[in-house]
Order: sequence, then structure tokens, then C-alpha cells
Amino acid sequence: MKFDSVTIKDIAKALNLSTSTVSRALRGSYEISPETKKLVLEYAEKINYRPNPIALSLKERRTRAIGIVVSEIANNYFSQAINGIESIAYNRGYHVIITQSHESQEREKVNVQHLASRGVDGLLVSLSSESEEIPYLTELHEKGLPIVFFDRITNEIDTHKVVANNYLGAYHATEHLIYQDFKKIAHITSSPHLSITKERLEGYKDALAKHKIPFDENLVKYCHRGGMISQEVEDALTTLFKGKVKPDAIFTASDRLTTVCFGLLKRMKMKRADVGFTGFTNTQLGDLFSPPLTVIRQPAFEIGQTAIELLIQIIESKRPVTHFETRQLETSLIIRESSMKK
Amino acid sequence: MKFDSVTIKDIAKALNLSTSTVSRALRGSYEISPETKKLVLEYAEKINYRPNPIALSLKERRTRAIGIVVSEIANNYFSQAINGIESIAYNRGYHVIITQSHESQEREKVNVQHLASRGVDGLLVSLSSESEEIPYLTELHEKGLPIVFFDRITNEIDTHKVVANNYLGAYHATEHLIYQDFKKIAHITSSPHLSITKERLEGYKDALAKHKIPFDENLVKYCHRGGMISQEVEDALTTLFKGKVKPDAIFTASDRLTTVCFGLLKRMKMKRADVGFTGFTNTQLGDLFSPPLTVIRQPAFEIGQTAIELLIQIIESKRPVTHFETRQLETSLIIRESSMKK
DNA sequence: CTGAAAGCGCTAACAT
DNA sequence: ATGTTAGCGCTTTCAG
Repeated sequence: MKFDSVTIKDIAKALNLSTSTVSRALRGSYEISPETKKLVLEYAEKINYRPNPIALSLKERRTRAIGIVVSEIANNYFSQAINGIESIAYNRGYHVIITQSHESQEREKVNVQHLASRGVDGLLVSLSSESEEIPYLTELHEKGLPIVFFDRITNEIDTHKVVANNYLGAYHATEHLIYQDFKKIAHITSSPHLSITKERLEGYKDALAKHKIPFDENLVKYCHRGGMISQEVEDALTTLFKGKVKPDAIFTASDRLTTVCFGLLKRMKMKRADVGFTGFTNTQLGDLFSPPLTVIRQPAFEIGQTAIELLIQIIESKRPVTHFETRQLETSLIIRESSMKK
Repeated sequence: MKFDSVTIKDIAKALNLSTSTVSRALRGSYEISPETKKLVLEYAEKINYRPNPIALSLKERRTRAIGIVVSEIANNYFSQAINGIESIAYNRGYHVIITQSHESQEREKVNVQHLASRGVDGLLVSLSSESEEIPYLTELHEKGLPIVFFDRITNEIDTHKVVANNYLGAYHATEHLIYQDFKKIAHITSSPHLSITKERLEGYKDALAKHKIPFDENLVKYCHRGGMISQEVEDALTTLFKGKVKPDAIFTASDRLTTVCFGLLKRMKMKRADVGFTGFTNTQLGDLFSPPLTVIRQPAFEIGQTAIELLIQIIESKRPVTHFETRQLETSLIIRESSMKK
């Protein structure tokens, strides 16, 4: 605490000891006599001594804090992932600093650099939709800062990564729509360079191919800000429904896209009733919607847990970690009315 | 950056200057010759020097970081408030550290103490539903740590506070239900000792009184964990509908309570169709629901902005602030179908 | 077993 | 205009 709180020095003075003795006693060094130790400990307790973590960080070059960089906390996927992260971190004695990029690369960079310079012991990051080149991260990684990516990952950096099985999630969702007898399935997704975008697009394509439905690239719309700006989703929808091939179903690729798109569809009154709909989202409110929403749900909490576990593993490993893995967790398709053919 | 990054010392050595000269040059002190200044600045730029904020904090006893304590970020109200806070903080050069209490007082205490010991310049807090006595906060406040409360505030501490006009919000919501001709309006709310609970209850009561509807305390149900545990809401509903006086409408008092309760109502199939419903919530998804939800919306973003502005004001004021204010922002009632009498 | 002293990166009072 | 030194709170050699 910064407001004239008690320091090791105060204890030393009061007990007529040196600061080093006090320090050692406090951390239970074996070279301190039991009596002195007891004396110090009791006095420290009595005056409610708390070591100053800032001084500690300066000295030890570690903070027991880990930084999180996500695009938006107002996103069910991320808030659940963060809860997963915290659930482990706190038990392991780490504190967590959450930052948001709001899908802006500039903001992401600022956050990353701030966290790094604040001395976090490691970083958990899901890239912004604008991020393609990420020198600010590679640089840090090369300097030895432990980083684990989750959700939106990158090939630029060789480290642990944790993702949902986006390919299969998309595949099953698409196939489900096909089984419902939809033929013109549009796919509304985020920035084309994002890992999740590519994986989900692959799943979508492969499901179509499997069922001999030709892939039509006019049915795929990219929202570069991931739906942060509702206008881009509206434009996508307008173009789709004005196009030669009108979609009879829509499959959205991210949390925000799903809710924004579903809302717009309703508002635009584009014969919503007979447009099949499903999308990736972690909202728990899907069955309150009208019609109830068929969703692809990611195990966000578990993804967060896995990511922080891997990160702590790197942080606490004695020797540099060289073998990295990419963990993949399965999604689940929750079928409700919105994807049913009328 | 902690990984052998360049320090002021390196610059000094390279340029054959003393560290103090470098330090002064870097912060543009007038007592440094333009040439030296230029030299230093250019070299610093070249080798990409970044001051170490940890060392800075230790020295200056300030961090330009402010701590936020809320119950849940997976709550539309709080995530919007946090966005408001960030929008101002970043422009003013402050970073923001977000923590969650998950409605647990113990966790709240740990977070507060951690933030304080990490040396945040100030605290923005919305209390957990368990928090009544808050010695860990009063203590800090007495030591001079700037604190601003928002949403769930307390009388224990004399400082700036920012809230929605909960009384009027509840009053209007209740009155709206009355106008729809509902007579037995139940109120499902959080912990009785929370400021928001009291204010909203008052509004509810006064609206009833105004319209000569007798207040029936059996129609008021408290969920002590604020709906964190869905069971407590289910119990509340069960009791209500098994009671002598069955409610014909329900008015919920918080974001989580609103969505959980609305969902349960649907699932429990308790003739949901003719139960009027409205509640406090900041979800933007209300009109996607079935039926579309009538909600009381708080200006969360603006509340966040106001809170951080007041906090920064305290932090940066030269002399101790002694006059404190409680700012109140108006809510808005968004009327949709759920509150309509069939 | 305990103490003195150096140092983490930086700033600022105090020389010069 | 620039350098020297002390100190923020703590740990950790190095000496006794």
C-alpha cells in the first residue's frame, strides 16, 4: 500500500534488527533463530505488515500478474473464457489484468506494451480482427515473455495455442442446415485473415462439398470489424438479399455477428420467417429468442482454463520451453427452432 | 519490459553522460542544453528505450493505473460501464485494471487489497451483494486512497458516488405495469442491504401507493446472490406462484435477475403468457426475445464516464477533496410486449 | 545467526 | 549545463 504503510524498515527499527534479518525472518529463512523469527513474525502480524509488491517486482523481475488481451469483454465468449482463466489463476497465486482491444490493432499494441512494461509474467491473447502483422508481440516473445494464444491465434509465433474445433463446429452447423433442406446457405464472418475465420470457412465449404452443394463465393460476406459496426452487417445482408442467388439460410461465424445479424434480420423484415439461421455464440439467452436460436457453443470457460494452465506451465518451467502444442476443444451444436425449415 | 531491456544507464554509458542528465533530457528539463537533449532523445528513440513503469511507481508512488471492482463483467451493465470508464481513462493517460468479485465479499476484499498494494492511484467500485461491512475499503479510504463508488454504493464512506435514478426507474416501471392493468405485481430483487435494492424497492412501493394498490410483502422476493445461482430465483418464483396471492406481473431489479427470471418463467411454463414482465437490464438483445422484453435501461456507459471523471478529479487535485457529491443519471423505460396485458 | 552494503531503474536534491 | 548521491522497499551476496 502506498499510503505511508509499514515497511520492513519500520519493523527493523522497532525491533532493533537489521532490515536483512527482518526480510529473512519474514520469508522463513533457515538461518534465522526461531526466537527472532517469532518476534518478527508476530510484530509484523500485529502492525499488519504487507510487503510492497512494486518493490518486489523491481527486485525480482516478476509480478505474479498475467495480462489478458481480448477484443471485447462485452462478449459472452470472452467473458466466459476470462472466468475460466481467473478460476485457475487465483488458485495458483496469479492476478489477472484484463484489457480490451475493441478490435483495434493500435489499441491491442498499446495494451500489450503496457502490460509488458508493467512486468506481467505472461500474456494470454486473442488477436483483434485488424491484427495480421504483429511485430509488437513477436518482439516480446523473442525476448522471452511467455505468451499463449487462444481463440484468434497466429502462425507468426511458435507457442502454445488453445482453440475450439472451429472447423468441425462450422462443418456440423452447415451440415445441420443442409439436413434441414436449406440449399443456399450464406456465411457471414469476420476478417478473412483471422484464424477462426479461415477454419470456420473451411468447415462450411467442406460440409457443402460433402453434400454436393456448389460453393458460391457471393454467399460469403466478410465483416472486417467483426460486427462492431452494425452497418457492416447490414450491408452484408442487403447485398446478400439483393444478389442473384438469395440465401435461404444464414450461418454466422462469431458471437457479435450472430446477435447483431439475428437482430437485423428481424428488424429488416426480410421474410425472416423462412430464412434458416444458426451461428457461433456463447450467449445463454438463445432459447429466450424468437425464434429460439440454434447455436454453436464453444467451451469458452474450459478454453480459458486450458490457456492459463499452459501459460503458467511456461512461466514456471525452469528451462526454456521448446515444444509447443495446440489444444483443440470441441464445440457443441444446440439445435432450436431458428434453423428449422418451415 | 523486463527482459534485458534498455535502461537509462545504458544510454548514459553509450553517450558518456550521467544517468541524471539522461533522465532530465528525456523528460525535457529546461536545464539541459538543446544539443545534449537532442542527442539523448535520438539515441533513446533509436534503441527503442521505454521507461520502466515499475521503477517509476516505486519512486513516484503513483502508477497511472486505476482499479475497477465489479461483481461480474459478464453483465451488460458492467461491461458497458467499463467501456465508459476506459473511454475516458485512456485519453487521460490512465490504465485500467478490471477485477471481479463474483458477488463474493471475500473475493472483493482480496481484489481491493491487491489493487491497493499494486499501487493503483484510485479505485472505482461497485459492491458485491454480500458486502455490508467494508472495513477493507474504509481503511484504505482513510489512508487517502481515492475511491469513487458507482451503482452499488455505500453510506459508510464519504466520497463521490455515481448512480442511476433507481428510485424513479423502478417507479416508472411499476407504474407502467399498473397502467397495463396488472394488480398483483411481484418484485424480485437482490440483497436487501444493497443501495440499489433499497432505492428500487422504494420506487416500487411508492408507485403502488400512488395508485392505491396495497403493498404486500409476500410479493417481494430477495435473491441474496443476485441471481448468480439460478436456484434462488427458481425458489423465489415457485414460492410466489404457490402463495396465496399469485402475481399477475413481475418486476425484476437487476440485469442478471431479469434474464434468469425471464428464462425460468418460460421454462417453468407457468402460464407465462399472461404474466406481465419488466426488469432492469442493459442487454441490447431485449427485442429479440419472445415476447420482446420491456426493460429499464441504465445509462451505464455514461455512469462509467462520470465515475472515472470524478475519480481522476480527486487523484489529480492538489489539496484533499472534502466536498463530495452523488451524481444521479436518469434511466429509460423501453416498452415492448412483455409488459402488455393480453 | 546477524548485519552492512549493493542493486533493481528511476528521479531529484545537492553539488559544481 | 552536468554530475554525484541518496533513496523508493526489498532481497541477497558478502562479511563477520
